[in-house]
Amino acid sequence: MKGFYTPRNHPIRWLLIHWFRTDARDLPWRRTRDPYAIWVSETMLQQTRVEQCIPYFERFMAAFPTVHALAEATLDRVLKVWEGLGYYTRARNLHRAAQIIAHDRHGNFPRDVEGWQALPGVGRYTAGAVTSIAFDVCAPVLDGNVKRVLTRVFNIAEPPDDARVEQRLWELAASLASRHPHPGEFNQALMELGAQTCLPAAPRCPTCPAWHYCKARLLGIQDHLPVSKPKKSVPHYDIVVAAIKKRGRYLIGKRPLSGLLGGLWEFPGGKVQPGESHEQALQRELKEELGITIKVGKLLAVVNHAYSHFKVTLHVFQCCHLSGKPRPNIHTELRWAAPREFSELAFPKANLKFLPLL
DNA sequence: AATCCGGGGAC
DNA sequence: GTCCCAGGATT
Repeated sequence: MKGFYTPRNHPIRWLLIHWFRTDARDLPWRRTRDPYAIWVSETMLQQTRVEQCIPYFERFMAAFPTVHALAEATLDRVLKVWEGLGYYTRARNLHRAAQIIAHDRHGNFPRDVEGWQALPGVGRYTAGAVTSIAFDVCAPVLDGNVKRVLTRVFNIAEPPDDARVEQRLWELAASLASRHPHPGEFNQALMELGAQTCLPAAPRCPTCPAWHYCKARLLGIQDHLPVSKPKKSVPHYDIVVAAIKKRGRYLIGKRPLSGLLGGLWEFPGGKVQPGESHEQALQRELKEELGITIKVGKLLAVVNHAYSHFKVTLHVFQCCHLSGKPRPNIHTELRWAAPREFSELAFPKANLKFLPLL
C-alpha cells in the first residue's frame, strides 16, 4: 500500500542507505570524518560540481591541513588556492570562520546545527551536512539534488524555489532524517541519488532504488519535475582592459573584498558606454580608476566570459603610461607586477585567459 | 522576495 | 546557445 507511507517510516530511509553503500562514488572527503575536511568540502561544493571540486579539495587540504593552518594563513594565499573555483566570498568566509574556531573557540568545532550556522558562510544546508556527516546529528540537508529527488518521489508540482515549497521540502527532508540511525549516510545518499540517477534531464529510473516508491515515475511525469521558475535574461557588457607595460612590469589592482571577485587582482579597465569608442572608454576608465592618462596601443586579445548574472567581452589593449601617478580610487592596492609574479597572485578566470599573451 | 555572487560541463 | 550544480549573504 504505497500511499500509506509517511516520511518517518518511508522505505527509502533504508533503501537509499543500502544503495549508497554499494554504488556511491569514492570521493576524497568520504574517506574521513574530520569535521574540518568535511566542512571544507561542503563549502567548495556549494553550487559547484563534485568533479570540479576534487582537485581543489586535494590542494586546499595539502596547503591548509588543519583549521589552525587555515586560520594562520594569509587571505591572499587562501584566495590563490581558491583561484578559478568562483564565488570567492566562500574562501573569505571559510578563512574568517577558521579564525573564529581557532581563536575564539580554542580549536573546538561546534557540534550542533545552531553552532555551525552561526559561522560566516555556513547556512542551513552546510550546517546540516557537516553535523550529520561528522557527528551523526539527525539534521536534514536540502540542496539542488535533494529538491529534485523529493519533488519527484513525492510528486510536488510547484516550483521548489518558491519559499513555501522550499519550507515544505525542508520539513520533508527533516522527517526522513528524523531519528535515522545513519543520518549522514542517508543525507549523502539522497544527494548522490540526485547526482547519479535522478538526473535533471533523462533520469535513470530503471536503476533507481526508489523506483517502486517514486510518485512521479509511477505517473510517468518524472521528466516534467521539478518545475522551474522562468529565468531572467542576462545582460552583456563590452569591457576594455589595459595592459600597461613599463620596464617589463604591468600595472594591476586588487579588487575590494566585498562584491564581485572580491580580493582578486585584475588588470584595470571598465565598461564601454553607449556611443563610446574602445579607446575613449579605456582612457576615461583609467583616468577615473587610477588618475592617469595613457596611450592606447594595439589590441592584444578578445575574451568572452560568463558570470552568474551577466556576460562580458573583454577587449585587452597594450597601453603606455603617459602621465599621472597611479592612485587607487576603486582598488584597495596597486602594484607593478612582472609576468613571473603572476603565478603568486590570484586573478579572475577572465584575466587568466589572456595572461599567457603578456 | 529578489538580487548578487563564478566557473564549468552536459546537452 | 541553455541549464544547473552537495548555497549563502545582502538588501
